[in-house]
Amino acid sequence: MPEAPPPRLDEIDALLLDLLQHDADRTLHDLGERVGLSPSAVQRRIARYRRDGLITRQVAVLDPHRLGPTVLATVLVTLDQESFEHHRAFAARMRADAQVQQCYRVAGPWDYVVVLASRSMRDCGRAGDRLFKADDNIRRYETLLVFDTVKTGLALPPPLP
Amino acid sequence: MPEAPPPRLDEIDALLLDLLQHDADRTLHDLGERVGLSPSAVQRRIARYRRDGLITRQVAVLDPHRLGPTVLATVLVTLDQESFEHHRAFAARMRADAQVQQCYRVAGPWDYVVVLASRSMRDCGRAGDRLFKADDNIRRYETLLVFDTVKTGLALPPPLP
DNA sequence: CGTCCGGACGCAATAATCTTGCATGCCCGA
DNA sequence: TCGGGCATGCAAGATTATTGCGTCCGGACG
Repeated sequence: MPEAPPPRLDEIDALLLDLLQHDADRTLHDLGERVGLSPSAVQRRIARYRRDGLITRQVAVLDPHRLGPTVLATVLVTLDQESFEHHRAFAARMRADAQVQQCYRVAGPWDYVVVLASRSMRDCGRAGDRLFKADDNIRRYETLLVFDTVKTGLALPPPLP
Repeated sequence: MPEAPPPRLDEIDALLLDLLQHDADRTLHDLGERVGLSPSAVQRRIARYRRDGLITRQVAVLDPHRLGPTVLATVLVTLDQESFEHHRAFAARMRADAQVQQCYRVAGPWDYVVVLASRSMRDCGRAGDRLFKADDNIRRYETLLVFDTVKTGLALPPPLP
């Protein structure tokens, strides 16, 4: 079991991680200046975050509407049969689909919240059909079309001290 | 008005952007090999994406549960007064709060979908109080606690050819 | 049909950044 | 008080990114 206890982080770690979560292509020199460390010390800390699996990857964030027409939607989904196997199959399908940006299994009357990214309204409808309508194990789903993205990102709040 | 028309992209651009969206710290050499270009050609394309605002930033993605105990939730929110000013104020508050990871304004009976990240269940409750309960312009909100993250990321599907 | 021009390319030199070996200093436990 | 482990800064050394230059298309125009 590779489930190591979360490594403990000092204040500099919190600072560094916060910086990296918002802008990961600063130089080690720049980062070092901001947190009061030398570039090599910063480099070693970051290497440790990677080893520990704390930083899983680094990604480029695109502006959806610069890429062309874009339609975002959040979809609330309730499965019919709740068996383990059905859940597994549903999750696998979400993971495999390029238009599914995020998918969370949630508590309450809805089973899943899905964030869908499409290139047109029509494309969005077809994604919904493909992902939810074609699946006869889905009891109900509701599509909430996104008018406006107020805030986006994957940043996590700093650990409680 | 800095709203230039979306620059047109060839197949190599689509490939590159897809690679960068999923793993942005490959070397130019590596990227070049995968798309069949020299490192410098890749570099110039990426520089152009940045200039055009297509790539807005590069971020490190953290594993929530490696950082310590983590509670995620999606919150559905309906405002009371729908005035422009009330919406602006709400949006500003979402953007300013570190525990709000994402916030979308949506169509339908709900006005907003909010993704909340907290360090404990208690913390989550307090965030909900702070963000939604203390605001007397919120008619109703519903918190969907996240059991499991099936898929995460901010990747967009490739443009239609 | 020929020429010109803009844009993208590869290569190679240069510049910037990252990585690592080493010696030092600090904190903690014996 | 005396180690041992660990993080640090500094200074090479290695990798990677950037840029200047000459070339090669492909379209516009004479």
